[in-house]
Amino acid sequence: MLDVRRLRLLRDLSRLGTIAAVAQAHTYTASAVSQQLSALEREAGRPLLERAGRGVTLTPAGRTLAGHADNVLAALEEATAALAATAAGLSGPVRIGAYPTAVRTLLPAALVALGRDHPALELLVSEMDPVAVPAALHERRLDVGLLHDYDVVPVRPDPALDGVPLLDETVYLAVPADLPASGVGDLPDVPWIVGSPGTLCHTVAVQVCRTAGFGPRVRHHADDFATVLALVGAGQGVALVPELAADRPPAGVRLVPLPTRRRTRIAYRRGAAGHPAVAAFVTALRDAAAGRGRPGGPAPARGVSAGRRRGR
Amino acid sequence: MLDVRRLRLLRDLSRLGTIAAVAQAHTYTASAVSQQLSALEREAGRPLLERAGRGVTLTPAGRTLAGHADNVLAALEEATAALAATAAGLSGPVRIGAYPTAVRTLLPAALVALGRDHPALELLVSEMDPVAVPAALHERRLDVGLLHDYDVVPVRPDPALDGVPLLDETVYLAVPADLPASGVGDLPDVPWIVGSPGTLCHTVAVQVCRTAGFGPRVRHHADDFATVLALVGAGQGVALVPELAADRPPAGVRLVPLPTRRRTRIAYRRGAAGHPAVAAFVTALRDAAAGRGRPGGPAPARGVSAGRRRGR
DNA sequence: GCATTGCGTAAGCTGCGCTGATGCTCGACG
DNA sequence: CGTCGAGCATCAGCGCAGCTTACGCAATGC
Repeated sequence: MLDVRRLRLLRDLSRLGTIAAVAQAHTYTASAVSQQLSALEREAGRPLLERAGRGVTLTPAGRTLAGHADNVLAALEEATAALAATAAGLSGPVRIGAYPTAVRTLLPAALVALGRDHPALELLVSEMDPVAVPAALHERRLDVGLLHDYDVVPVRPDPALDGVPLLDETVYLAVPADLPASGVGDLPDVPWIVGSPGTLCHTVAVQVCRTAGFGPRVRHHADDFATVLALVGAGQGVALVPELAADRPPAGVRLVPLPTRRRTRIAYRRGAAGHPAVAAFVTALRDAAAGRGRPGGPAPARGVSAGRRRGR
Repeated sequence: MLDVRRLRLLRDLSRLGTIAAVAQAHTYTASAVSQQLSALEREAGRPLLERAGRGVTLTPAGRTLAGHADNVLAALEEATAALAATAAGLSGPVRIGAYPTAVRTLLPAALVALGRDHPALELLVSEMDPVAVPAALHERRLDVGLLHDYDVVPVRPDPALDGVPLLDETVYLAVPADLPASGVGDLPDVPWIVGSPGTLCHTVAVQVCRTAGFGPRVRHHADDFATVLALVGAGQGVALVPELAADRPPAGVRLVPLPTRRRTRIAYRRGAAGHPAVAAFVTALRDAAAGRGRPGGPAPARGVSAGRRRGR
């Protein structure tokens, strides 16, 4: 019988690409990971990875097995969810990762409602950029997290994660009120205020400008949208601001709706949809988001719409 | 993350009932199993079993977890099946468990066909009573096996096993030619020839007589149907004989068809339907059985009709 | 050219998980 | 009612799986 811990390493290798990265994610040494993967190859009876330059690549058999490892881990996740569902009430820690704007706007109401209905729940919120959420979910530092899905930045869905839509927002171009502009293309030489390099906001801003035919002239880096809007109001440049953060723009800022949309999803490890605490959080947050933006879709029956996907 | 080896122990405990039996099935000591199950309880964070008299019983949480353990193990089985499917041709051992009559009648043709089409396959047949097949599949001493499903002997389906129908046979009452009888009820005081105690044949014969209103007067025990028919021909008594074994009854034997039917299934561990060697065996055996008895049902697309069942 | 990154192997150590021994409780049986 | 055996839990002890550290090698970047 294949060892599940080793399958998990293989799965993470297929996600992260290098043995060193897998080792870091598991707080192991690279040597340990290498040894365990060798042992997995012995169990499998055929090579699963091969050296490619400095690193390694998965063989077709390795990719197949990594895909099925997701199914096994999802089944394990379902088992723990079912186990938690046998408890009398909801209790224990729920680690939540969300981007700052959501923490400010959506989460408070949801946390209040959850704390009222399930006082034994221990709700732990971590502000973090959406790009960091998948890794944190994989490494079990989070139980649920908020992800963004911009149509301008294609993300291939992670087969180990699952989720439900939360928001579908308009993205605005925030410009100083005296600046005439009806779209991104009108402002090829204007200074931009974008997120810190590496954040999703940064990537999106650059990508939106690229598709408009220019690279943005970046003047300021700021991740908090209140700050961003203040800078725009001060005539320091233009910026992209999602609907959720553009609630009450300061004086001197004009918001131009763009065709680009920002979709937010609540994500969790595949198989965790049936976990009562996760399900409770999902409904609470969707309730809190009702009315804000467009609802992202119908509320799913608990743990049903999130069916287990099959391996390749 | 729950330990899968421990989940397997829990699953086997729910199947076998006692820790001692689980230990025997795994060739462990009872002490080891007890310790591992305690560790699983620590992982689960709640009691999974409780002492009941001399033995133990699963708590509701334990039963839930045992049910999901089946899903996890099935996903693992699918992974190994997918891994085997990446190999170039079919090879390796296939351990087959079948009842004697099938070994004599159905298997030879299937083995010849498989050996011809896949010479690298190592086909290992073990004659065994159907009642022993589920345990042998669980303990990985077999890869596929033949099961019986008499309508008079209810068997609850094993959630860890899967399978496809193979045969649907008439069961005959074999009587000496000079004995007038049109059914079991006509012969309350006649001596019977039945299988050895503990075999399914024995159970079925006793049960058929019970429903006819009497306990059979057992004179002989014989498991080979050729022997049984010879004894009947010698006027030693009557017996139940399935269609497959009643091909050419010896002189002096009359076969009275009964309403009872015997259904044969090809069984394997859940998740193994996609294993290429298992799938090849299934098709080969169904081909060999075509025409014999009634076909048990439509041939399923490989590994599809045998979908994964969900936990409770 | 050298430094860096990534992987594999060898050696050593630690703790998990097994066995064996012991004691307990419960049920069967005379 | 006392005895025996079955079944389970706990403890001590030990071996090995699996980790870390150290080292060597190949490929890449400057």
